[in-house]
Amino acid sequence: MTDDAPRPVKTTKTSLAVVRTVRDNDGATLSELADQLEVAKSTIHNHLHTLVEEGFLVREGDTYHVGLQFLPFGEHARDRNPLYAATRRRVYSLSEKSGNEADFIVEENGRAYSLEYAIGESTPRGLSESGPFRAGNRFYMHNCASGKAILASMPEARVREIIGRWGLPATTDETITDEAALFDELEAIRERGYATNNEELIEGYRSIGASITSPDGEVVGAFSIGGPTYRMAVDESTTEEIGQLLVDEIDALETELF
Amino acid sequence: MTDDAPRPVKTTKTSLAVVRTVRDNDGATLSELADQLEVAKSTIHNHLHTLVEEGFLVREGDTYHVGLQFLPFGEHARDRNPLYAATRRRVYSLSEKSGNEADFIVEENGRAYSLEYAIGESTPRGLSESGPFRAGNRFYMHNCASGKAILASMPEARVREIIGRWGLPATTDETITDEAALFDELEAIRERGYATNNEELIEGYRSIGASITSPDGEVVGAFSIGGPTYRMAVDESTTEEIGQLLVDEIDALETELF
DNA sequence: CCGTCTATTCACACATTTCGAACGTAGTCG
DNA sequence: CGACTACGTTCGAAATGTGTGAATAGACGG
Repeated sequence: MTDDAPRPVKTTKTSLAVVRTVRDNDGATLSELADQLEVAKSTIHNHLHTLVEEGFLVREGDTYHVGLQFLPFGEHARDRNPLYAATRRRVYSLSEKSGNEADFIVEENGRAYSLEYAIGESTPRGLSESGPFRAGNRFYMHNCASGKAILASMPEARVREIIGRWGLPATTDETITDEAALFDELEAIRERGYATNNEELIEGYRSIGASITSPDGEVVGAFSIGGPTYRMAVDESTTEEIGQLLVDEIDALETELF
Repeated sequence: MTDDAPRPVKTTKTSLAVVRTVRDNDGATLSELADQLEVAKSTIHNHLHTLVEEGFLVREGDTYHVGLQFLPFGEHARDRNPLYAATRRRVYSLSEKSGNEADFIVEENGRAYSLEYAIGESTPRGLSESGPFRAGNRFYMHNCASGKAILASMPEARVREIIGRWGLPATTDETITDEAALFDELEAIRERGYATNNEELIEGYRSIGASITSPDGEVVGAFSIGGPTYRMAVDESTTEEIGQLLVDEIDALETELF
């Protein structure tokens, strides 16, 4: 992560760091924040009060939590995506058909965001806390199936821009960290029609993703299906079957929309 | 809205004002923001770059939009609510049974937030852009049915705290702006078991809400059903019918949970 | 009742943000 | 075709406002 803001606003960054830390800790006290962020308690104190006043944090006793004020902004950002409404039901459908987790991913600013996520039959988002996935989550592009599928459908210049901006950080031993290896992989994805992720994001998790492109050839998102390794067999036929499921769903979507 | 932050962080407030303005305008350019917020363009410029770098804004050409980075925080805040998972399906159910809009509302920091919203049969959140409602929206407590239902179930001291903090701003001619009148209304709600909102929030919109309380008597949220005046008859029997629908659903919920 | 946690307040000092003017770059109209 | 306007961007200079650390206040438990 390279910072390129011209004359950046350090104070705002501090405030955002506070909020991020509160979320990462799932609630934090003033002292905890001062410790972790290594700034004076009085500084944290001021930021906390300001953020509470604005509704972006809530105070419960002496513990601060992420405030619901994020929700209208998050929903606004999500609803802005023209595909969100049309893809939602298909995410549920993919999850049911495959018996695994499914999600709809879009790229923004070189990162992959999950706009909708479903697991199992009638168990939509929020009901299961298992796994690292959940609507709204943000991933790197290079170590998740959807992200790689999207990269594979992008002009090379854009891919270079993204990996220049965010690098290729490893989260497991399997993560692709070499630029040349990544480009080889993207080529393979283009030939195959879908991308795979074998424990490249987290150990014990495997997934398959395929990208959605608009009529003018621009990639606009991706679906992926994934689950624990014991449920997602690694053999060729299972992979092909799920890959085909995705490709079919995307064909249907593209027919519906375009 | 009174500000009570001790030594507030003005820079953070400016950044947040930028984001808020971007959302209100549904996208804004640097110059527009400088105009509306009355600060120097160079200042806005710095804030914009910082916020983009952090993912809370996205740049599309020269227009800035709310970024998807809000989503993980919003979802986190929502998922923290212990009732969210259990109430979701009931919101859809209420919408189907009534043929109107339904939502689940909680109070935070003296404001009412809609955690889930549904309209019509199989048309969950996001698919309909009609009306002012949408998951994540924030309201005042005194001019929406759910908010009044929640206030009616709160200790009086808490109610006074909230109206002291946020006042009783009017959004229509019907909005209750008098403190004594509000307390009379809350008393009536307690007797009736549910709250009504006859064009107090927006003209042409009517709704009915009832609060959910935990076994220890604390109010934890509210359901409401609403719609345009031409669909929501004002007569006593219709009102009573919908009120009963809400009360029954809440009984079932409380039995399920507690 | 004291010790040890919290959060909070305050005055000072310096770093940061803010400003405005000047620059670069499109795009448009005469 | 060239001047004009509108926009984003850069820069140095100035002062505002943020950050600090020590001192205060309150809560809790031994």
